[in-house]
Amino acid sequence: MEDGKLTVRAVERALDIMLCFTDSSNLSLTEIAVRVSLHKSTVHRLLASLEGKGFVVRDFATDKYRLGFRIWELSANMTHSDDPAIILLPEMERLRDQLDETISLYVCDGLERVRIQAVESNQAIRRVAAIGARLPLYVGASSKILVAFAEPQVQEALMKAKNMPVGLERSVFLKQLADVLSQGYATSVEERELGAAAVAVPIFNQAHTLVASLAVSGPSNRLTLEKMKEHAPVLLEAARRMGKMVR
Amino acid sequence: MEDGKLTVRAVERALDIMLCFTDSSNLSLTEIAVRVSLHKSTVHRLLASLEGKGFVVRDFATDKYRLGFRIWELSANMTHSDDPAIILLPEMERLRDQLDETISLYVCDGLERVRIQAVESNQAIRRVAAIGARLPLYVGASSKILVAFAEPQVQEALMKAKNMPVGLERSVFLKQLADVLSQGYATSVEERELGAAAVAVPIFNQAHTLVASLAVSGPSNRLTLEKMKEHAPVLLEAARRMGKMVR
DNA sequence: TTTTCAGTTTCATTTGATGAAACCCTGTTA
DNA sequence: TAACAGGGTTTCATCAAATGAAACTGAAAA
Repeated sequence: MEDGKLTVRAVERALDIMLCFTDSSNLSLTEIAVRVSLHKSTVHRLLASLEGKGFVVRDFATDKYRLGFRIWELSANMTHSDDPAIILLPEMERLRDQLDETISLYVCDGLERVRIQAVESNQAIRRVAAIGARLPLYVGASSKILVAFAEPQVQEALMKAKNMPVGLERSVFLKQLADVLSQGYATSVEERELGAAAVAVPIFNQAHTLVASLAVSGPSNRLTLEKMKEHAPVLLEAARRMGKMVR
Repeated sequence: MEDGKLTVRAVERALDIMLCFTDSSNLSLTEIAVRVSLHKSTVHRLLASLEGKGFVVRDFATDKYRLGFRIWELSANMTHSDDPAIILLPEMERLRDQLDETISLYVCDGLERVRIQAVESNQAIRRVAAIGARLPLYVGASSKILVAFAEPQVQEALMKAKNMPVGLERSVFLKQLADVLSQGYATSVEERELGAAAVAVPIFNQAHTLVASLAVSGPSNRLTLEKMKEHAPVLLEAARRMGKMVR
């Protein structure tokens, strides 16, 4: 054994099988075997165990497997820590691995935004993001998201506030917000910090209220406008999935 | 091996551990070990595997385990068969085992109710309940539930219908419905069938609309009024949990 | 201080998980 | 029609890996 981790291999393999279903909801035995790099017979046995306990079920018609009612049952009984910073971390890590850029999560707090969670890219040149950092709500992609999709009273409070930067015209700001609303995501290039760019999207909960802003950020020479356009749909899809996890 | 089932013991044990959390959301290592009848060290290793994959997490303060975000994540991505008859079956089986009486699930269909799911008690004398049976909406505990908590238009349609039994005064029926609404559950003793009694409660989905009626039924000499009063809170709690599972 | 109790780690034992290969289907090609 | 292909299923010899007793740790209670 002696791998340092005191775990049970068979169990980890079974759990890996379950995790396959985050990508596609219906998988055949051999498809799963390929994904987890195990032999058919091994996967078959593990699936039999999962099926016996109701963690996966098989579609009689297609013989494909999908997640079982037990997952649903367990999740219904979960008193899930409703802290998005905890809930969304694994999704953010996945996104970071996919895009290989720093991923941040912001919420509004008064007339500022707070970075409540962040996972950094592994690249040598990367956006470094401190969790807990407080930033202004006037500049940056996430600011636009948090303001554009906010309740009207939040927007008004912000407009009334005195600390609006001198260079920023109210009308320009409003135009930016309108653009964000229409395209569904926001970008920023060297707005707040030299050499930095970002794309941000809103995360809505099941009740369709704004929960947070999810952003990918990196050096502006790597995170070009084209790259940002590419990333936007990925971010939006991730945000959609994350929205299901928070309330 | 030769037990007929081609399964992996370690995996089944790990899944049993997860199922412990349907009863209580926070459990210590030894509590779990007792529940699954395994040695501490075995449970510890299995939990380490589950924890490593995020299926359980431990509360730093209390050192107790609870279900992890992965469950939530998986369930969010599930395209769950929204058929209550399938979803709620395991909960119904659990309830049957707890109360040792027949459990039925009814939905309204027009001016009738349909038993869309049932699990029978194991006792020799028991309520036999055929799945798919259609019953009138005038008598029986589940009828009262399905009518009392229904949308107003359903109630009106029922009142207008001509096939109301002769012996049943409209005013009496209305009084019954009011009682059901006030106490939250309905009972019936030998209303529809001689020697049979039942308690029924409503199942509401997350949107607080009536989905089905959940009933426990048995011989009236065993399912006495006192027993029914005892069962009611159990049923209500079960229905509350079931409501989270359907939409 | 000692005791107790929960969690953790070690380790010898051997069970029981493993994967190659064979087998069984059902649908498809020759 | 037979041969083939491609999925799922079962068998089985092998030995890696899961097991549980016991020892260990550390913190809290007596």
